Amino acid sequence: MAGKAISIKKIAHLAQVSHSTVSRALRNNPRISAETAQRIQRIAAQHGYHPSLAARSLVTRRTQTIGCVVTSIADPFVAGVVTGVEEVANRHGYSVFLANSKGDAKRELDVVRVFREHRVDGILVAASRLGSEYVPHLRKLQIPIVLINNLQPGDFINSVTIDNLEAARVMVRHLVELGHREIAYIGDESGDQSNRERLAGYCQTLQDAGIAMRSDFVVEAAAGPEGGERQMEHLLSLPARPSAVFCYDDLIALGALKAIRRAKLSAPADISVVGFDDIFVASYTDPPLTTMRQPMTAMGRRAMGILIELLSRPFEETRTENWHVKVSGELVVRESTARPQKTKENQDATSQQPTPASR
Amino acid sequence: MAGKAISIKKIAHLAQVSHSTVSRALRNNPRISAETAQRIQRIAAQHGYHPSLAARSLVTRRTQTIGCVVTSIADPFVAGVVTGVEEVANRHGYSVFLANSKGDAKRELDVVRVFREHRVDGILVAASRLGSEYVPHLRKLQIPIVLINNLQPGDFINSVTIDNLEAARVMVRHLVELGHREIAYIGDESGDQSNRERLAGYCQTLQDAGIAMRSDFVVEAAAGPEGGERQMEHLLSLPARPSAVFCYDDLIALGALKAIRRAKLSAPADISVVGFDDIFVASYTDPPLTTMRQPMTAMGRRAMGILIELLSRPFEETRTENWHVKVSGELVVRESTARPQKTKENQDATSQQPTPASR
DNA sequence: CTGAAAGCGCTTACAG
DNA sequence: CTGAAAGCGCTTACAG
Repeated sequence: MAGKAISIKKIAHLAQVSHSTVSRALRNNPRISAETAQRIQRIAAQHGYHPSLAARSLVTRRTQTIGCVVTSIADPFVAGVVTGVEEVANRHGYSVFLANSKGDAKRELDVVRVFREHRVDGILVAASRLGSEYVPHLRKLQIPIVLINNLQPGDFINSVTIDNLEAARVMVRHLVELGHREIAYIGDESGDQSNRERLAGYCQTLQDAGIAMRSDFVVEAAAGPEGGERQMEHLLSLPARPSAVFCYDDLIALGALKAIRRAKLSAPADISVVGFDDIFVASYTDPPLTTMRQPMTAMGRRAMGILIELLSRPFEETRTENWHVKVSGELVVRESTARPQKTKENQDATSQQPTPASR
Repeated sequence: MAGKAISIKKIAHLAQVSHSTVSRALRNNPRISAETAQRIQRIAAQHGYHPSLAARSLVTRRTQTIGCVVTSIADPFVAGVVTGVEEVANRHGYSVFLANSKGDAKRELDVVRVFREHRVDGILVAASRLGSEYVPHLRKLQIPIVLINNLQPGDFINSVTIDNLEAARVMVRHLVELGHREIAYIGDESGDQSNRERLAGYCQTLQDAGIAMRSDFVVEAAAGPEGGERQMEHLLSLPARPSAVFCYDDLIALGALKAIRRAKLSAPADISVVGFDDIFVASYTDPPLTTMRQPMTAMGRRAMGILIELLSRPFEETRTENWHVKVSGELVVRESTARPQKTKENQDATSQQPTPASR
């Protein structure tokens, strides 16, 4: 800030009034005469006066800031959410501190400390994954918290999520209806609650379809495309490989598609792949990805909206009332899914060329 | 902050010392006896004391915050940069306010105002584009500013960029060397300086190769894949369409690829496409994209590093010394580029199937 | 309608 | 080594 900023005191001096009057005039306090107010405002504008939010926050006990913690800003799901958060925050006069926890426990504690020292009014956790030990630390701050894409029980904890279980059922049912019976799940090893729910949806759907679960078809990947690539390689190396794969998210699906290409196989001819999220690239992959669309930006907006609502009321009143908002997703069928191959012995990994999707 | 936080005064009371002593003990001032310091620190820890940065900043005139303004957080280039920024900021005890200007003039002024009111110590502009009228507003804050991917002359303005002109030359030369002569450029209508430089590199390279510039081959797209899609459609509708396209960035290239597919044409068989940035999806597109890799996260780190350096010295001393750091990119050849087709009359938009890339 | 006073939570000369 | 005082830039009862 370079010590340049002008203060209320200076304006008071210039306007020949007390600094209390300046403060009131600037905040449009009705007790100040219109002309005095105008005069002061003009002077303030002329001299480029801008109130110090820090000074104000000391007395109002509100900083008009919120902390937004993400596990990776480079994750398009997260970026979509943060866009919505920022939009609503801004519209309501809040600024957002962005912190990247990277899922690293030490870093997470650091984030908590910094948010505390900055006295943020509330916290938003926009993570596609979330260390489960993390939330208790956040809770100590005794301010409202809204989780996006994960939920946890307890005071101050609110959430905005898609119905992960139902959404997973839709995805797996899509595969079953195409005729697949060898369906694998590539989960996210740090996906926490959302991963468990998607897994549960997968299991239930197989069960409903009378398909026996195979434990070797359920794997967990590290976050991001590379993780998906590794686990897909593993699945492809199985004696009897799956004919379809449900991925925890689009990033993992991207990696899976790459592994399939690398093995000289083709999606969906040899193996169908579905993702989750519908990040913007899902329609640009090779092949375009069938996925579950999450309204990411809307989720961010909604989460920030809840926070604002919570912040408008006395904290004690809101601490035990937990919001758990479910938004709905949408199956987007593109070209990474098709009926399974008829001939079981086509699995020669070198010769054949991709056949076009059956669509 | 819910008014819960404990203050130095409370600790002073508990420790039976003055609050000045507490302040010193907590900051490890050597003038405080080791045992008093320890005792106070223990008490502070027990009671979960955390200093108020707002209060501290009032006297130190440093907020330990920086403002980071982006045009779109959903742009993977920006996300990569912000990741690096956050990392270094955090390591040096700075917190980052994220603001999304959306390239909207009104919103930009708002961002300036908010940063000013929060008395941020410095500003980072991580934009793939930047309204050119914007920087002068920022400059009024009289704090160091570092631009990423754009540069502007003037006090307090520093930058970290790739050498756009040279990088553009590399990309276009790659196309020329493959044998292309009908090369188009899809620029970014709000790309400002970086767009102008890439365009200049394009022009120079054509000239060096003795290829006449065709003004109908130079178009400007709105940011993002949709913009690229529109402009590619336009180029494809030309009586004589180009055989290769250089895109301002990967996002535009993504849209271009989609338009090509939609026209039942194929890249690179019918038309070669190159992007810029090497965002993580570039290797997952259909076909995988040939592009210019920018070290996005490293650029973010570097920019924040410069800001920290600048903030460590008296402002007056740094105000006229401008850093303009160039980082180098790298041509990444994937599968979206190939030699042009021999037969000029293969342009029938319906019949033919893609032929594999000549690679 | 306006002002003087107190206070928010800190840091830092200035004394002792 | 420790404390009392002043001050950072605000807001807000309390007086008048």
